[in-house]
Amino acid sequence: MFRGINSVNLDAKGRLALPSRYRDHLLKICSGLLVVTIDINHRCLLLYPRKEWEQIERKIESLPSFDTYSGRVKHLLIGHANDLELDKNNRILLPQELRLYAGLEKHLCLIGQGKKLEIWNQEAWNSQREKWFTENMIDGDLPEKLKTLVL
Amino acid sequence: MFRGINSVNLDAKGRLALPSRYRDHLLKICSGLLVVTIDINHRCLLLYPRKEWEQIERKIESLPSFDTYSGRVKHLLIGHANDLELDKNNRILLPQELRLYAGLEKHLCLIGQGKKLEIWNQEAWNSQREKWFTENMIDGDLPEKLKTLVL
DNA sequence: TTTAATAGTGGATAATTGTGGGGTATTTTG
DNA sequence: CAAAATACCCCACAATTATCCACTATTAAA
Repeated sequence: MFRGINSVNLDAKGRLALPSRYRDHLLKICSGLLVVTIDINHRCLLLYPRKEWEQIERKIESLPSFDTYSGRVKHLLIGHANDLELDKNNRILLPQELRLYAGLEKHLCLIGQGKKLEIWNQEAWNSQREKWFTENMIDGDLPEKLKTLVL
Repeated sequence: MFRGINSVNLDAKGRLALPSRYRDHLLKICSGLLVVTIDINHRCLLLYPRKEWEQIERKIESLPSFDTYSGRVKHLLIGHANDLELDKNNRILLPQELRLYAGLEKHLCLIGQGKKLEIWNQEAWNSQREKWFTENMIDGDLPEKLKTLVL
């Protein structure tokens, strides 16, 4: 499970060193094989252990071919998914295409989100976070599961 | 499984070099034998490993003969299907007919979509993608499977 | 405080891949 | 049937990418 925030730097070649605490875990569960893709709802990237991703991919693939929205989700998620592998120094190389999409420059945030890690431009993350704090949730819009959630 | 985007160039002879990461996989599962046809929903081409295509073709063929849409799908998909083979440099030669249909010029995108690859004119892909990003999905129109998808 | 160990960063080299072109064969067209 | 256009196979160079190694900074330990 991935938890917590880390700020990390991209080097000049677009390489990103993962926090070392994730290292052993990743080697164990996926031999350092990963997949990045884009997040559809925010301008950030999602990083999955290969095996986790494959489960999700199977679900996405089985969506009906002639449904508009399903086609869109397929295109965006699978179409932007890239296989990655940890190098000897515990780094991954993010494809330029995806770096552009998420506006990644030097300073990034890694946000642990359970099965996956999110990769944000640091400033984008900060302002999104502020937004979430200031915007109120409207009761009527909450799905049942959330309404009944006990923290 | 095919994933991710690659931008590639058609050379002056209409040849397209496949990303090398697909090479071994293709040689293994279909000895470099492929099929291209057109996509009905978008102005792009679909590239299948021969064996995958044959399964799909069987499904298409079994569609009811007297249904208008089924007949159309048969005509378009099977009618435009072309056998291709990888050359020694991992390239394929796209039939002119199909190049015209998809408006392929020099700059293309290859979009991995699971069992198949899509071949787009680069600009066409970019604008389609932008459209997908900016248009919102309407909650009521989502199919059940998509509503419950957990990423 | 000094030393050791680990993590983070940058860069050089080697290997691979993309690209163009030459020459021959084959098909199409006038 | 001739001539042109297209397809096919091969090789070679150029550019990019991956791999490896070395240095620096930071943290932990003695």
